[in-house]
Amino acid sequence: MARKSATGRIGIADVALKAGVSHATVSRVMNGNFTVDPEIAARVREAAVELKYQPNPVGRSLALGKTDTIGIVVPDLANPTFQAILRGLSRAAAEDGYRVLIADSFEVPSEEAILAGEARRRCDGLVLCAPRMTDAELEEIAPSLHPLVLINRTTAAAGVPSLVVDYGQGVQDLAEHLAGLGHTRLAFLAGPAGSASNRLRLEGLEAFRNRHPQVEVSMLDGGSDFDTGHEAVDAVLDSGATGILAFNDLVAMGLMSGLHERGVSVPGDISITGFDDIPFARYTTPTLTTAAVPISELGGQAWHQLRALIRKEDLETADTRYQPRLEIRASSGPSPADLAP
Amino acid sequence: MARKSATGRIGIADVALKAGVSHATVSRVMNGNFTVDPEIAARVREAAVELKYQPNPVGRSLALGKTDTIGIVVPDLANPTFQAILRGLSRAAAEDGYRVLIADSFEVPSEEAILAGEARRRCDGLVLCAPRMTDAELEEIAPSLHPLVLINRTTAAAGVPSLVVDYGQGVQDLAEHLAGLGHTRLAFLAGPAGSASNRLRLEGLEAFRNRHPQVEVSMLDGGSDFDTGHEAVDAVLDSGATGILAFNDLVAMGLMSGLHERGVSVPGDISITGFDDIPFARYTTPTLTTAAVPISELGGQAWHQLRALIRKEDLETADTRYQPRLEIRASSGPSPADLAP
DNA sequence: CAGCACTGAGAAAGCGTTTTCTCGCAGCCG
DNA sequence: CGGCTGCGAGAAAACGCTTTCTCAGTGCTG
Repeated sequence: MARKSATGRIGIADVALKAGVSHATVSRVMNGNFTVDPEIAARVREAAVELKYQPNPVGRSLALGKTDTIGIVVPDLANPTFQAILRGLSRAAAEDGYRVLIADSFEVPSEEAILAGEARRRCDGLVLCAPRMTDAELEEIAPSLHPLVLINRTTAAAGVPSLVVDYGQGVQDLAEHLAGLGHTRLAFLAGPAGSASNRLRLEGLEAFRNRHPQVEVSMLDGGSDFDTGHEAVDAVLDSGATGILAFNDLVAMGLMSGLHERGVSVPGDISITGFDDIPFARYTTPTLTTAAVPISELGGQAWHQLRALIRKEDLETADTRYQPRLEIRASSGPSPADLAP
Repeated sequence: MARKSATGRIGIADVALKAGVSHATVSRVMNGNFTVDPEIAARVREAAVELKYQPNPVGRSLALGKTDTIGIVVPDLANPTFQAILRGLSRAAAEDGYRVLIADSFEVPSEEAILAGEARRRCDGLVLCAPRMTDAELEEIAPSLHPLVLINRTTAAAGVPSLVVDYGQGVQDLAEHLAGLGHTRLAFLAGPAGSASNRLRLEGLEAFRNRHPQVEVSMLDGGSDFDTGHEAVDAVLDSGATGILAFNDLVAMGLMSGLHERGVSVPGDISITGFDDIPFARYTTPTLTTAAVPISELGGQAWHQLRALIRKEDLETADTRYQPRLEIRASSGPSPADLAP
């Protein structure tokens, strides 16, 4: 009876009718505007409760020009790193009453710009997570995406805060750790070719090489998941390296599993390090030496930066750089060469 | 110059102005309505491209009464199971041009109904993932959430498809496997008390007990994460059981790690099984015997059910039941009692 | 007691689309 | 040659809400 609206859902008009007031008054009451007679307000509230009225957020969004929603674009939702960022972002945003819309580009760089644009138009702001697109493209679309926060990527475009993990420093710390254990032949199991974080690691290793010319560091092709590590067993054994820097924890775990199948002892014969310190890293056998990045904190920080932009708070846009913390566990040990004689 | 709109963004009006036509015509062109003179259509399209016009989805949603977005409510985004479901759902929905909005209830049952309602109003449909709320509450709010799909939960409310994993059968299969290896003293490391999937496992074990009265099955308190398993080491050793059914793979991994620290051999002294077959399960040492749940397929199926409801396709609402598949790996072996003599 | 400020609520104008309604105009048939 | 059909495009309504504008009514002050 009260439902007259075309959509079948009860709207503000139904409440107004029942309470015998105008739409405007109902809106005022629902938004806690105090220029309403308490008695009328009570009548409106009663009608609202009775009809189980819930304001339509789409109408609200249109009128207010905001959606209370933010978007996040990730290259691959299956990656624990991005899952953790998403989790941190979602939690932090929820505390401020914001929801998050996700867009997975499935590692297809050409999709990113489109997804980002679509997501942005539905949201009040956007987080672009480790985008795979080119610098030029990123810089070009960045202005149209504002408010925008970047994770693990920087851009020359103005007003775009970046949160980046210092993978270069982290990989150097790991390499130093292995060198300190006497390893003189290291190998790096590289990540996805286009990845900016892989580039940072390579730069870090270059710096390490310059500092330690006596240590040999060979490069092996890889990827970012279990299987990559598992399939790299032969390449690793062929390399003759005794210390392996895996692109991340997943690759390290795949590699350890493969070496175990071959009867190679870790860290007896070969030492392995990961990167990220995903929760699983402390439960592998042996437990995994890695570089810990405060990853879900990153998600939270991303929200805080984005919130500042949305509120136009002019928080300084200085890029934030996260230092990984060396997490020494059981997968790394003295070089067998040191023990042999 | 072309931008007259209050929001600063260019709208349909700007395009209309530039092309010298009305809003209506622009809308018709943008939506591929062919009752427009090709020449005018071309002019409009040109103007749209020149102004980089992109229709505002909020206005569109209001007019069309749909958002091309679905929501998912999960109890804990940190749980790999829900991450996998989210991934499957997101991928499947994206193929049909839908986005997904996430809501994390952080295991607070009282939040679920509110989150679900809010999410639902912003979306065209909702997936409720293993809700922790009571049956009564679920049944009460279900109608207001339609189109709704449940995962790992059922309800008496009409028109709500359910996708449930048969945890009872899975745990029985695992128990049978251990019994077949000669184990006569088993222990179940239980999950969260309120969890429906834990209840199903308990029912399954009850059936198993009835079938195998000679096998002792003790119950140990637990949870659903690594730490739970790690902390359960003492309880497990005290129980004297030689076959441990962990609530899930995470718990199993925590337990294996703890036993390893104590020098207990797996499966030499104690056999362990997990549940879920998360990707990590095949990379632990020893690799984990578990019951595989086609979890991201579940997410995809959830979308297909939801899509049918949204399109009012009257796909039969018969609940779908997924049978876990026993995945025998290296963490389970013959009972030490069988070998001793 | 007249005029004024002030309060509170309705009317109406957005917000940016889509879609129905309406109408001018050209073409066609009788 | 007049009326009817049909096509194409503009005007306007609708979607559901917020907010400004407007105005009636009250109470206060000079």
